[in-house]
Amino acid sequence: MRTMSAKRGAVTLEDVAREAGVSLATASRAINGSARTVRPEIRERVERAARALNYTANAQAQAVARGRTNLVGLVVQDIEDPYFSSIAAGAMRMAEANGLMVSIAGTGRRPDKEVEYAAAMRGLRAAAIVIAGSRTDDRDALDRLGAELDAFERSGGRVALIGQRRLPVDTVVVANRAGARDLGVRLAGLGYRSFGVLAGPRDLLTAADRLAGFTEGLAASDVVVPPEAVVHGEFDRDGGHDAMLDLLAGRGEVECVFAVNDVMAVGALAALRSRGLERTVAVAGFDDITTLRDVTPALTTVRLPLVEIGEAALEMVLQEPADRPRRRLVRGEVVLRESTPGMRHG
Amino acid sequence: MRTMSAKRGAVTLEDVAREAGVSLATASRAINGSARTVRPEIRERVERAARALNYTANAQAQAVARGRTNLVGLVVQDIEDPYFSSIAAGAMRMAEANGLMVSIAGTGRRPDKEVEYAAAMRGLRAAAIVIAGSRTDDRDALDRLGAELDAFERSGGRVALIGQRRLPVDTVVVANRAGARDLGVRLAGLGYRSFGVLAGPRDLLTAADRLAGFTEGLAASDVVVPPEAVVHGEFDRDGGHDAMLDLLAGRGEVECVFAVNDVMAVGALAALRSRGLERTVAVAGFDDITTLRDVTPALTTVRLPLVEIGEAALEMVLQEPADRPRRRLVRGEVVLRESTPGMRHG
DNA sequence: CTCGGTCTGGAAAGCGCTTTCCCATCGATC
DNA sequence: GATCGATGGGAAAGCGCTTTCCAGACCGAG
Repeated sequence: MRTMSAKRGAVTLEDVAREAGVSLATASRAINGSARTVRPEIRERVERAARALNYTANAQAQAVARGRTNLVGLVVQDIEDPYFSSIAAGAMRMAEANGLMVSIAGTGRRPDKEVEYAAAMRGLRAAAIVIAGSRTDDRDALDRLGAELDAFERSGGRVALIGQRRLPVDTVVVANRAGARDLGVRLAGLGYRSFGVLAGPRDLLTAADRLAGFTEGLAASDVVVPPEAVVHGEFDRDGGHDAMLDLLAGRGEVECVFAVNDVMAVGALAALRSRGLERTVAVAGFDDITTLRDVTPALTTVRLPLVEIGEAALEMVLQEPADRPRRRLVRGEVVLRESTPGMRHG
Repeated sequence: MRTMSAKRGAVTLEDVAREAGVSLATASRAINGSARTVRPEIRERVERAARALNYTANAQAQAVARGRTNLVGLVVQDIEDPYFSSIAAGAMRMAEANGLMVSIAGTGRRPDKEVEYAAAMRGLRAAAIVIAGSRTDDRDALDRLGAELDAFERSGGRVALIGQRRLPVDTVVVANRAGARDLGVRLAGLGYRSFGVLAGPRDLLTAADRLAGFTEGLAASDVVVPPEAVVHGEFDRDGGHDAMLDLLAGRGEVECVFAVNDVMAVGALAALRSRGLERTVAVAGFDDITTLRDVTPALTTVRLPLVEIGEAALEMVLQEPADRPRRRLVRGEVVLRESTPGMRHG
């Protein structure tokens, strides 16, 4: 015979209090925790009533009464992209371990969406917001995002970015440039001298950093990538595929191709395969996406600890804000595999 | 000179009302929508004030006042698994198109977590909850989930499941069995007669259905899979890899192996490659994971429209509840590729 | 003019909680 | 035996909104 406050259809704390024969205040203290203690016998009575009525506290009401929530917003570009889903997995794991809920939004690479979603999170009074996404060099969009994040922090929320250090907030900085530089050094060390780069979108900072780092790494061995061997395109599989074909059409004779991420590298491999060149032209990627570790030939790449990056970002927002934005640097590690067997010197 | 209700640090509707020189009620009607109209001139004044103060409505407070939220909970097993991240992408897209926020949780295949999260969603008074995850045959866990979902629906929320029709709620039913049956028929048609199956975990319904369907399909051509050629293991890449090695150790002579999902199939391919058998033993998977479309040899599989499945589930919860649970059947389509070139009859 | 009706703004009553007061009780203290 | 400090229960005041309900203004009809 469960008495429900028929109006809304959900069991409220008042129902529980009535059932247990105590006041609202006592019920609240017994069930949802408080500094104040409650006599064990009464606590037990309340808990039993709650169980009998299958009560669950209205988190919204708690949030509005307490002035804070246990929600953290995570913004990624595309959850289908394994790069982001790994980061999300790390963030979610860390969130769960700390009793937080994660709300995820995908921006589909539209910077405005980031701002929009950050505003929504401010509306939800989220405890924190984590934004994983390559910044573009669109100064306007960046300013708007900065303003919104500022408002978010002023209203008591915590913010962390994943990617590059572009705004004065806590950031997990991914050493794209250094990783790509290392890769360039190693590939030059394998004897390659003629390179192409599938460089991704021009305005994507991550892509630009990787390109820059790579050419630096090669420069250490006096290898230069001629401008016409740098092909821009989309940041995804098809972008890699098409850019590879473009490159082949332009200058057929490169020994090694660097795609600025693994997904593009796989597209490039497919393109090479369609031309029968998969064992002729070496290919390297970036990220070391788990799902792609079994492609053939196994992909040389720069391993990024994506799950840890997600965890690290969440750790940052769990900490009290520092007076100055924190930076946490994450480096990648070059992994040489079959896709770059090295030049037999001739 | 922005006056803020200093206490909480966030701009409230009251601040806006004061700034605009109107009542709280009017401000609410002007900004956050209402059946009632507001004189355009006043509305404009309120909107300007809101903009000046950079006001964002407290969604929690709105939720508690209105008695509903625009939050939908999505439960997946592992967001890193491309199967689930594609479903999530579809669900998120559809949610965004309808002004809903998505909160995602990963269960890591622990059925209890599903219940726990559903309860949390009830606490958040989420508008809906979508659960994507292979049910296990654990009757107890299923009952608990059923009870919780029931409570959730009674409190006014909507529920949809993705997978198999196991509970009396709206469900996007994935035709695992039929898809696997079709695959069996086609593979038998290619001339294979001796099969192995990498069958995944024993208690996972999805895996069991696919196994059952596959053997049915083969049976149509009077091919039987001997029990010792069915190897159980984990549902992931390593599970496929290890199961393949086990199978090879047990009975080396199978012509074709069916792994109950693509990720396992890739693991199996890796295992075969390590034995130099990648062109000797045919391999088929299930799902047609996007990221895996470029593995070599290209994988024969059953294509599942994962993104659409996610969208469909969200569509279901957007509709008014029907008197009887809805079912929406999604079939897979066999895609034959190089990994099953067919037997040259000898 | 007066009367019902339509607009539109404001006061106030919620929504379901938490938390501050207030007060009764009780054992310990002098 | 009066006093004091804990202890723990309840009433009520919020939290930031939405949504009644009420009242004044304005309109055309009679």
